[in-house]
Amino acid sequence: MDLRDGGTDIPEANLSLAERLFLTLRGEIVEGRIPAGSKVSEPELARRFNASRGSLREALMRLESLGLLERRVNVGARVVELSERGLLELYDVREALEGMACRLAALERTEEDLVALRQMLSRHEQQEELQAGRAYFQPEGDFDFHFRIVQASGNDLLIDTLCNRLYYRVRMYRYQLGMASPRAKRAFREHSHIIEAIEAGDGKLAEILMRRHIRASRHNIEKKLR
Amino acid sequence: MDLRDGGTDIPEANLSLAERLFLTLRGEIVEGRIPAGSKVSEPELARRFNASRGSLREALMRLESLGLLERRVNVGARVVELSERGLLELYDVREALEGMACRLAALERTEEDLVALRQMLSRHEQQEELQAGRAYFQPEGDFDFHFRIVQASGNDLLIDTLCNRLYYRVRMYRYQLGMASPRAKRAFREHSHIIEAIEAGDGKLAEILMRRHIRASRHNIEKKLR
DNA sequence: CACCTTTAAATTGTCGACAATCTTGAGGTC
DNA sequence: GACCTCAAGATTGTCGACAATTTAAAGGTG
Repeated sequence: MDLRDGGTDIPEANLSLAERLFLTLRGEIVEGRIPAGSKVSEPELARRFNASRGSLREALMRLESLGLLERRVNVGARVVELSERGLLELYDVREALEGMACRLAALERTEEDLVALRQMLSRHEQQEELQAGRAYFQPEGDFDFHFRIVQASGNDLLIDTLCNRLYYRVRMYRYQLGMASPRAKRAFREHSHIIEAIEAGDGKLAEILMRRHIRASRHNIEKKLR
Repeated sequence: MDLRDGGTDIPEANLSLAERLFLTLRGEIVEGRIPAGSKVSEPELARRFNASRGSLREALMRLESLGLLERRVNVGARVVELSERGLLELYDVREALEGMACRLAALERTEEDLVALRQMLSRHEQQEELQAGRAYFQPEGDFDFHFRIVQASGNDLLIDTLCNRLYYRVRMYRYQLGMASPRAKRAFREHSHIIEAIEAGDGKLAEILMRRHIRASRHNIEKKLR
């Protein structure tokens, strides 16, 4: 693969080479093609993508700031290790941040936000009825839901922290520990109630429901892990 | 100034040059010596520190990932702009995250954490009595308080997000908009109550008190700003 | 005078090479 | 056999130079 001439499919052109490398590598790490905990060699990747080490280093540094890589001076970079503890920590942080996002969304949401949320919900409903018990609407559907609510909060710092930082770690855990939860039907009802609270402009309730939603998901994982 | 041979006072040696540049520049941005909103030129800074552009670029990218710099492809980097909106957004995120940190600290704190918190509190009490109404214990004292509670939460992701990411922005606002609040005496009482809740292991109360504490500070700022 | 075009200067992006540091494995010592 | 020493190899850190792009100013046109 050669990313130098925008000849690849995933990352659009007009970005810098370093940025395309960053996007490509991020995908491979999230999906586990570059395994968690493995060492990342600069010369090796540079050869693989026909890029210079400089551009590659820039990509690696962005991955580090995403929390997907750990770099140590004069030693090199490793893909972050996945652990039960790390996953649970992620849930606590999400509970706090998405709870706040939900409260703000209930207060700040525009009419377009509401339209989009309702459309998304009915789309998920159809999808869920179709797939009956198989409950595989989660991977994208659940993501959609949380993503859109955060966007509706209108707080750019919150949006950046969740959508550009934490969610890639969330996706990494989902891909690699395969968290296709069997909570689909129940999760859908919870989503539905949360959106109702946002429509009603009830920030306190919206926050409580979102926090409960995330905590239920966390408990579900905890049960599975033992 | 020449950072190449560790000859400077602030950043210790045995770090890479890029990291020393990062630490130095971070300080200058936080304290406003490099003004908010100003353009940052790579060749200029490289000359100033007798470093290559490569090492400097690495420092700039870390600053970008801290949210202190904004970089645009083929255009360059600017120091982030300070705005009323940005400050209020910061308070909302802190309310969510530090509230959670406080809850977790109440549940997870070690005996050493409690000793350190009590010591800190009595130190602040003495300091405050000394300085009577002048109320300047804030800049370091308030920082100490929030910092230590976050540490006691035991959640590494939370600690990293707050202490290595958001707090530099907080300090930047404090330095440059001079937020030496006149809430000193009241803030001290609030700190005291929060630590009591943590000692008692009452997570819910600790979270409520911390969120109220931060929101009060936010309201205080809002009042000042108009 | 406003506006577009063009050209030169400066800045950013990318690269390959050299120096400093770490890792690995062989060999020796107790 | 366990442990230390010390080289060879590989990897990371740093640098200066060239190419691509943007910015600015100069000049022309309506």
